[in-house]
Amino acid sequence: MEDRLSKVFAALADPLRRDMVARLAADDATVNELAEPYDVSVQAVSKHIKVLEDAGLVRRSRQAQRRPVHLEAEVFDLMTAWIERYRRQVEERYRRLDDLLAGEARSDTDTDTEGAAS
Amino acid sequence: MEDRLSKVFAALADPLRRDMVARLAADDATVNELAEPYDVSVQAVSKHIKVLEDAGLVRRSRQAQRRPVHLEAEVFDLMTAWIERYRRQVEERYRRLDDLLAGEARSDTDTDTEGAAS
DNA sequence: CCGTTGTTCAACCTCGGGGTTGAATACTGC
DNA sequence: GCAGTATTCAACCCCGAGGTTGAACAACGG
Repeated sequence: MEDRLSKVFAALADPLRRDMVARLAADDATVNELAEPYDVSVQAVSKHIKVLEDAGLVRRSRQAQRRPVHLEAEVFDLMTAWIERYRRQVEERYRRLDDLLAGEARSDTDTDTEGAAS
Repeated sequence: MEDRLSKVFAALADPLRRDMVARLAADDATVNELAEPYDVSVQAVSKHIKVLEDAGLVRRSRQAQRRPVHLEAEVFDLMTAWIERYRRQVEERYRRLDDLLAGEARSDTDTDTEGAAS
């Protein structure tokens, strides 16, 4: 599992990590703060954060002996790009299928403009 | 791992499965067709498809003895919704931070310009 | 009816993810 | 320097994911 996208998806496949991301979206937090609501050890949470970090979803800064975790927003773009690409492709397929069916139904009247292909 | 979103992310965490999704976005395909380019067994591919199916990403129809796999586009919406939600939240934070800094900058020059640590 | 093709089921193996606990490390504040 | 706090490292356990092979189960096609 070396590629970035795999790491990102894998990181978000865990509900606990998704919850952390949700909380970090609201504000930065330290490991202990993050661990507090859950009934797992702080070490476990630290590992989770490492997973998120390796995926590029968060960054750990350094501030005294604390290591506040900060959500890195850019990665979302990576996912969105991947998802949207195939979503569009599928929608395109549907559109063409519709066109095909429409064309067969009434062999005339050309459907128009698609546009907006990003 | 019961919840939908976890299944979806986990399903897409595998590069092979993502590749299948990519191919399925272009067109439906059977297990054997899907398995052909890879050097894993057909059984393994069948398992992968099951994972995608359990996540609601694909559907298997029935057509003679073949079981064409069809990509289900709606799930993408689920992911996009999740992602966008937190992306927006983070952007909102940045926006408010900018406002705050702009406001404080006017009062005095004690702002300590963090940031720029990339 | 029987062989062929497409697909899944079953048993098995290995490896890594997520959890634990206990010790080490990195800073702070006195 | 030393106690105290925050975090990570290390070693360990357990289980599920992904791979294999071999057999079973459809559904055609002769």
